[in-house]
Amino acid sequence: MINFKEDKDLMPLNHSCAHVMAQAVKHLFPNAKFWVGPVVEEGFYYDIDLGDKVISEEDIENISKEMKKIIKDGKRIVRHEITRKEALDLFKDDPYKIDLINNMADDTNISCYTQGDYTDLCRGPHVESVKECKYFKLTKFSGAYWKGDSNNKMLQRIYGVCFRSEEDLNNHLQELEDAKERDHRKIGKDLKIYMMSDLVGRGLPMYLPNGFTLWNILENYIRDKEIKRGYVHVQTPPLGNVELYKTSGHLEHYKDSMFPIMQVEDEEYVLRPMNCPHHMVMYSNDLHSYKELPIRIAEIARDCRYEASGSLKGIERVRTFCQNDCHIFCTPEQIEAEFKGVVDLILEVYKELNITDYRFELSLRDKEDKVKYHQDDKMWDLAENKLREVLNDLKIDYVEKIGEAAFYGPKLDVQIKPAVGNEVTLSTCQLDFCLPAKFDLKYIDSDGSKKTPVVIHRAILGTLDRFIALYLEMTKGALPLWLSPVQVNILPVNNEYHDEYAKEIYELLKENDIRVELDNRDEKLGYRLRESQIRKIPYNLVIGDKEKDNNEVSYRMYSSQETKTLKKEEFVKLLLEEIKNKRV
RNA sequence: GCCGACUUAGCGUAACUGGUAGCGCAACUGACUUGUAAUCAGUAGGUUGGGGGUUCGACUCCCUCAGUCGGCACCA
Repeated sequence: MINFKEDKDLMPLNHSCAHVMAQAVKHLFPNAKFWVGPVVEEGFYYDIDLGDKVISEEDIENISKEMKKIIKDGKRIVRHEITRKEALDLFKDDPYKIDLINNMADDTNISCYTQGDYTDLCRGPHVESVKECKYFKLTKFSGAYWKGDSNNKMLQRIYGVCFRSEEDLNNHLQELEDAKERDHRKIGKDLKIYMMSDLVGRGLPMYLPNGFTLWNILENYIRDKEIKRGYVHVQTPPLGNVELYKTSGHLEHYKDSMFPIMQVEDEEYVLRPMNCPHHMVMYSNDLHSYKELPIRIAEIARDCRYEASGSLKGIERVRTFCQNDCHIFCTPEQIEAEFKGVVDLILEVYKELNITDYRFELSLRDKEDKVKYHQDDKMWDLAENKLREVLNDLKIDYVEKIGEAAFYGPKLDVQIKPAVGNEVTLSTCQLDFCLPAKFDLKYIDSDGSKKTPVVIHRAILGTLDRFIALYLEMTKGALPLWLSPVQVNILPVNNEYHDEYAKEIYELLKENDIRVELDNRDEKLGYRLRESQIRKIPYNLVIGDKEKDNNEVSYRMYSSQETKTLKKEEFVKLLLEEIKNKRV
């Protein structure tokens, strides 16, 4: 998928197209006031104040038509630099532009671009002429808060894309269509992975047999891996006394994201939005020596968060989910090794699952911000530097995000782009200097003194829910053999003659813990095979005379046209080998 | 939560400016007995998301609630 912002040619082209769109809007709605019209990854947009007017589908068509007129007219786009005073005068009727000008640094060269009867405050760059914007499409429109602040007025935002040729434009629009086919909400429905019900409640997914099979395999996979690395797994309740969250500070900080407090007899409970407090309490169940650290308390843990209704999305963003969570309690000296271990685990899992399209973000504090962040410069510097060092040692590409850290410490996130919509966090690893102190956690150091451990919060598969969503999209629902809910489908050619042998194969595979189905329905082979392909079952066995007589199976793999034949024992061996190797 | 669009059978969809719902797949029944992506015929399935209103008459217009989708905001 093209990144318009990064593309040297398409960036100015789309920027100019945004101006053409603004010009068209100005022609149709003379009272329109304009905020900003930048190029973003997915194309361009413009935020416009149309007073009480709300953009409709019909308006979009009319704006498109007007844009075509402007483009046909073919005016040149001319740059001129002006003084601040001239700028303020030129845009005196547009409070949004005045706001922009007033917020510019004193030494800014203020520039404008003019095309025919339209002039916009803009730093550029632009293409030579509006003629070049011929192949465009207005893709979507919606409300958008001024300056991205929900307390501000909602402006009208129109998105579009612009290309050099009709072919490029059509290809891009086709890609957007294809992405919808890959959307986990569609795949999840088609392959019967999960369901939602109004009666149960929004954002509360229910995993169907196929989905729960996948879920269980993933859960076992990651748990086994963690145990091998010295994690201990526990189970704690999905709710807790309100005092727990008062102690942790969550009730104060995150109340808006929590389901409301429940009164039970004379106590108050809340559904937990995260598991840290439970694990903190569990740590304090024992007195710990420095010799025991690090202690890695892990849990596939259910959480409930009151997510805003508008943010829910399939199983990617839900109101209850299971985190692949762990809290590592360690000494400050161990941060580096533990952090490295987590990154290493992330990379190992991604490699095995063939996850390739992701990026690392290292979120650091904004040193100027004395309010948001926990104040302990020494600790922050130590931690931030160590995280950086580890990433550099491992030769990992990452971007630093200043001011994006949690208030309690820096973090590393792995960001992934879903089929549709904004980038989301898959894995995360966060240092925490605050919570251990709030729970008064201690360990006895080598000199006999009591010290407070550091905590690392980390999640590799993030939440199982979101992971399944993203993984379905990456694989288009064609899961690797070891993760497929149904691994083998057996299709006897003729039920009367071949059913017995087919059942024999079925039992053989069952004995070897292969997830197998026998489709001996009274339907044509082609019909059953078609359905099997649509269900994306990895192996289809066709069992007829030839196979029966020779103790063989003929198989065809999903998305392959080729048929191969093997002795049945050989086939079992092949499957077990492929499952063991987690081959994708 | 905010702005907008949408909601017709299990799924996918049709019904011009209002004249009491069609189709395909799936399901069920029967026939066919099949060698690598759809055999044929028949049957059943709907208070058109819920509620209210306008009208002689509402899938269609209005109000309201719920949900879905596209953005915005949020995302420890």
